[in-house]
Formats: sequence, structure tokens, C-alpha cells
Amino acid sequence: MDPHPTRIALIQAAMQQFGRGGFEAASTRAIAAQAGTNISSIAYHFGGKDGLRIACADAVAERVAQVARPLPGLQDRPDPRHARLLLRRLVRRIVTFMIVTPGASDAVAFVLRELAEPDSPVLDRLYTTLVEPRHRALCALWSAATGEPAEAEEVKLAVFSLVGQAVYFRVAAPIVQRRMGWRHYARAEARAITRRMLTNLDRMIGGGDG
Amino acid sequence: MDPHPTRIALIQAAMQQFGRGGFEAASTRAIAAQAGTNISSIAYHFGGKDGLRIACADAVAERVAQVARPLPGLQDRPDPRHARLLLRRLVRRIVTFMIVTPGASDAVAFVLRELAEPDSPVLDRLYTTLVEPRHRALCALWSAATGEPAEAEEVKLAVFSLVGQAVYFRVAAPIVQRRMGWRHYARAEARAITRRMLTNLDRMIGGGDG
DNA sequence: CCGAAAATCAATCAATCGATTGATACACGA
DNA sequence: TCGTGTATCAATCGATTGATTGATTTTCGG
Repeated sequence: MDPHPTRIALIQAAMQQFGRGGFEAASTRAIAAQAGTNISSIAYHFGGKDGLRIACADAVAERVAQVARPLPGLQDRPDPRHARLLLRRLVRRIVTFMIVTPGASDAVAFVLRELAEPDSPVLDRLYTTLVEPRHRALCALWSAATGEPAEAEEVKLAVFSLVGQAVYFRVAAPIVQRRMGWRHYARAEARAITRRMLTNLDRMIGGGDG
Repeated sequence: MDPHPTRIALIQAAMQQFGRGGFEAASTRAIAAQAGTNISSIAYHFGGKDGLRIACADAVAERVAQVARPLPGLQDRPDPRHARLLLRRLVRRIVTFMIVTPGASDAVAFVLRELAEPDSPVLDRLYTTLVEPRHRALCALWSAATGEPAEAEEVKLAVFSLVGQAVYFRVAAPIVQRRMGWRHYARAEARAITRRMLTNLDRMIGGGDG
């Protein structure tokens, strides 16, 4: 079916192992073994380990671009109530994607590892294609919901605060689960996190029903 | 002066390099070189690379234990206004520590790397000595400020949301700085982040002056 | 000044790393 | 039945990894 099954298997395996212990910790042999192919396939398809890293970044960017569709009601200026509704829906989507979507955990872990690396060769790619446009869109919505200017420092930091919470629930999953007495992130746990984050969102925006 | 200068230099260098690219990415040779000593000093002082890892975790735990002193006004049940004041002070302290304190950046990066690692050998140590007691204290304060029971699921998640924001501003520093147009985290930037986080705290707690 | 313990050194070990090689299997048009 | 390009394979390369060794230097009580 797929035109490049080995290529995709390699990306998937690499994304998982890169996300686990970092880029350097993952060996090409282990990646190839998990993908069910030979080591030299990496060089053949991607030119090397670094090429595989870039391919992972592109795969994430493409996937997110598909999931995070053009937000309805962003082209025109939505009224505050509508903006708040869209923000709530987005928070639901983000948390669901990060917590419960199968395979997304690996992608999130991979991205976070790259973001934390001071001189990651794919950081630029991830920022321009993944971080900035989404952050801008969220700022626009936040602006519409609160009336503050979209590119104000306060708004940008507020949006970072919001997504930072979701990111933390993923990156610190072992700790959160242990403290909460959870054995994993499943539907019930995702619901609890979503509820808390929606509460935070409403209160941070203010003015509404809290 | 110091009874173990080489030991301390090794821990400091290791913490930095472990935090940069992860545990496996850091080579013992590079660590020893940065510490200005020989490779075999690692084996002599810590038994090996893993021992150095544990020593780093202990060093962080001890340092945080010193910085995060017993919170004043926690033994008795503070009234809501006092609790909110203590929470605000703690948020200031956390952000300052994470953003601006020299050397703390390495420690934070190291801890986060360990927390993200699924099967880190020092995760247990870090959790029991570092995460849990602080989280419990924050939950108690949150409870006193809001009236909710301290060990309620909602309270625990709220505290995680709060610290998650601060953690994110550190772990995603390259992204945040780029989006904000900042060249680094200095006093002015830390102040902006602190202000936003205090606003978030006030609104999340609710009931107060916002 | 001496001798033992503490600490550091250069040198080397087997193991593993990413990359490369030449051979091989397969599909497809001439 | 060729010839060609794609894709994977086992085998091997030099380099680097963490660990270890034995010698050397430093420290300090007697």
C-alpha cells in the first residue's frame, strides 16, 4: 500500500527512541531493529542519522498541520464569547492529542527533546512550521476573548502559560501519575486534566462564568 | 577550602552536560575535561558514570532543600489572605530560581531530563526528596487559600498546572525567547514572566483582587 | 624526613557507535 | 532473457564509548 513502508517504519521507530532518551542515546541499530530492517536502510533513505532526525521533525510538523486544521472562525474577528468557545475547544483538542492519542506521546516527547536541546539542528524547522503559527493563532483568539492586543507581551506570555501546562502534563507524566495515584493516562485521567485546564482557561481569561 | 574540589567540579560539569543533551549524550571524557581532571577520577569518586548521575540528583535535592526553606506560616492553618500571600511569594521564588539564578538553569535542565526519561534510575530519588514534599506544601497552601480540601484531585492538578507553567518557561526557553523577541532570560524578562504568573495565580485562585 | 593513604595521571581494554562497502534479491521495460 | 534501477542484506571500517589498570603525585600524621 504505502510507497515507502520501510521509510515510515524507520521514522516511527526513530521518533519513539529519540523521544525516550534523546537523540544521541538512540542507536541506529536499535532503530533499524525496531523498524524491522537493516542499519544501512537509514543511510539509504535519509543519508544518515541526522537525516533521520530531520525527517522526524518534518513528519511531526506535517502531522500536526493535518490535525490542527484551519481554525473555524479565525479569519474574521470573533466576538469574545465565540473566541472563548474556540479556545475551550482548542484546549480540549490539545490535551486529548497530548495525553490520549496513541503515538502522539512519542511525537510530543520527540519535539520537547529537540526544544530542550540548546543547538538542535531541527529547532528552527520546528519553530517556524509548528510553534509560531499555532502560537499566533492562539494569541489572536486570546485577544478576541479578552480585548487585549494580540501581539502584546502579556497575551503572548499568557498563551505560553496555557500551553505550558499541557506540555508539562506530558513531559512530567511519570511524576504527575505517581502523585495522582494514576497508573497511566487514559480517558478518565485525560478528562480530569482537561477539566482543570478548562477551569484555568476560564479564570485566566476572566470576565466570563469562571 | 573545599574538602572535595574535584568531586564538586565533576558534579557541576556533569549536571550541565547531562542537562544539555541527556545522560547518554554526555561523555565521561568531556565531563572530566570540563571539570579539569582525569577521566578515572569519575570512577574514583563515584564508581562510574551512573554514580555520577546519582550524585547529581542528590546535589540538586540538597540544593533545593536549602533554597526552599520551611515555609513560614505552614505549620498552622493560615487564613486565605495569608495563604495567597505565601503562594505569591513562592511563585516569585520559583520563577526567580528557574529563570535568573546562575547555575540553576543546569540543575533544572538536568532534573527535567531525568523526569522525562521513562526509566531513569534517579527518578525515584528525585520524586520522594524533591517533588512530593514541595507539591504537598503547595497543595496545603492552595487549600488554605481556596478552602478546597488539600488532597483533592482538583487541587493537586491545579498545583501541577501552576508549576508546569514555570517549568515550561525554562524547558522551552529557546522558543519562548524567540517568540518574545528576547535575547536571553535576564532580570527584565524574569520580571515579565513573574508578573504573568502572578496574574494567573490570582485568577486561578479566584475570590481575591484578581 | 618518612611512609602510608588519598588522589590523579597516561595508557589501554573490550564494546559499541555511525557509516560504508560489495553482494544480493526483486521489479519491470526492452 | 537480458539490462537497469531500487532496496535490503551481512560484513566491516575507523572512531569513540565507559571502564580499568598500574604508575605517579600529593597530602599529612608521626
